[in-house]
Amino acid sequence: MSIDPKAWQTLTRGVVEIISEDELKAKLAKGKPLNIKLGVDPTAPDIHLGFTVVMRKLRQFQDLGHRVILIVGDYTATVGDPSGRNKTRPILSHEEVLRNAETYKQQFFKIVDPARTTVVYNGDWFSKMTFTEVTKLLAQITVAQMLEREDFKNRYEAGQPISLHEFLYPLMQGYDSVMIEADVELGGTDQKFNVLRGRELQRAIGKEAQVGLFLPILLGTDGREKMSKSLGNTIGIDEPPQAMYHKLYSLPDALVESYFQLLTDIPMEEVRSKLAEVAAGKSNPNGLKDELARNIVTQYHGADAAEKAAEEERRIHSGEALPQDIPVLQVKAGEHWVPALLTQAGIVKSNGEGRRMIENGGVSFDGEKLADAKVNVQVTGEHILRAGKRGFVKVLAKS
RNA sequence: GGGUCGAUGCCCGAGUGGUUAAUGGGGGCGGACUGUAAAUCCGCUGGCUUAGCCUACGGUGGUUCGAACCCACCUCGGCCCA
Repeated sequence: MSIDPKAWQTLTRGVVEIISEDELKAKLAKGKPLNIKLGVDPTAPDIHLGFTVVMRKLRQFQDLGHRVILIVGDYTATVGDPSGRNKTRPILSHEEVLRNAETYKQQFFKIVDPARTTVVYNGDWFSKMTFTEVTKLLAQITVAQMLEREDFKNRYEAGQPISLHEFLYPLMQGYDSVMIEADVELGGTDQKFNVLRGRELQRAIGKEAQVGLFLPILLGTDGREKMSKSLGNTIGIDEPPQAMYHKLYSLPDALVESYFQLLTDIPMEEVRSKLAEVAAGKSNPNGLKDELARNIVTQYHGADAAEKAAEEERRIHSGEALPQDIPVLQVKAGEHWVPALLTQAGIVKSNGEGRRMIENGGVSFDGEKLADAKVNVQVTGEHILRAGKRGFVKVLAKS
């Protein structure tokens, strides 16, 4: 059986590396549903667009008739994946992991089809392993091989601690592949080392090795580092449409192409020709970013929400007009110290920060810029307090 | 177990008895500019209605008029030796 070229194009869209391509073709050519593996450690409950790159790929496999096996790493999460890390991850309790796993699944199935997915917990096998079996597993790899790994090497050379249990992680992930008989394992490029361990372990027991399919690491909104919660450069899939739209719309220019490629199904020829127009100075990148933002917001919130978010964005940036749905802060009529109002509204974390913001000229009350942090304002009816670009609050006098 | 070095604000990193809430960089935030951005420039970046007070330099005690800085013990980490 030959492989449909269109299907192949879909499956390889955005893919950085396949180990190996021939093996994948051979597996696909069997014409049988393949086991597509994704392992997750629900260390943080919120899924952001960075994770969706891989999830979208899973979905594409599903749409071609394959089945997804989601491994919830309830055991591995207690070890902590050292991939790309420069320090030891904090170890989570088992209960925390299970709790996170629930919210995780909920979000996961916004993209992946639950009907074609099997969810398993790797604690099912790891909790039953004997020490002898663990030792055997450890015998599969040498210290030198471990230290060859980029992130371990860096940490080791930088004099950063590496706990021994972190060496266990790649082997555990590989063992997962053995247990579920994975045909293909998906992951970011940072997963290469771990995925390759799966191939070795499968071969070691005489089974067909899984194929590793690697996707790029999505950069975060700062345009510099990978999207990650700890760097605060994420776009969460549960974020309100407005926030999502805004972040995508103000994306650094350099990221636009990769976001289209990894997060949408829009044909790349189309995207590239538009990018060429922008590069030639024939059009403004706003249009493209608007299209990107609408497309992605639509995926998670629907077309209406996307339309509204786009309008809202325009309203705010066109100048005078205010956004709809400004949070309301009710206070007693009379004199109020602005920094305290800002703190109460949750726009700033402390009165001191609010004071500074005023001194920096970032705060206005009813459209009038405040110059002095000491002066109070009179609240008589309804007022608009604005701090910074996006901090709006409607101050309402309590009657 | 022995030796040795180290732990400073969101991060990195200066400071080694007295205007030190603590140089500098990164990041973040605000302002100008702009295409929403980027780049650039300016300002801010512990808390408190602030000429002042409080909290802070791994922890606990101590020395001293006075400590991030000196001493003791403890905790954690790197390296070398076993």
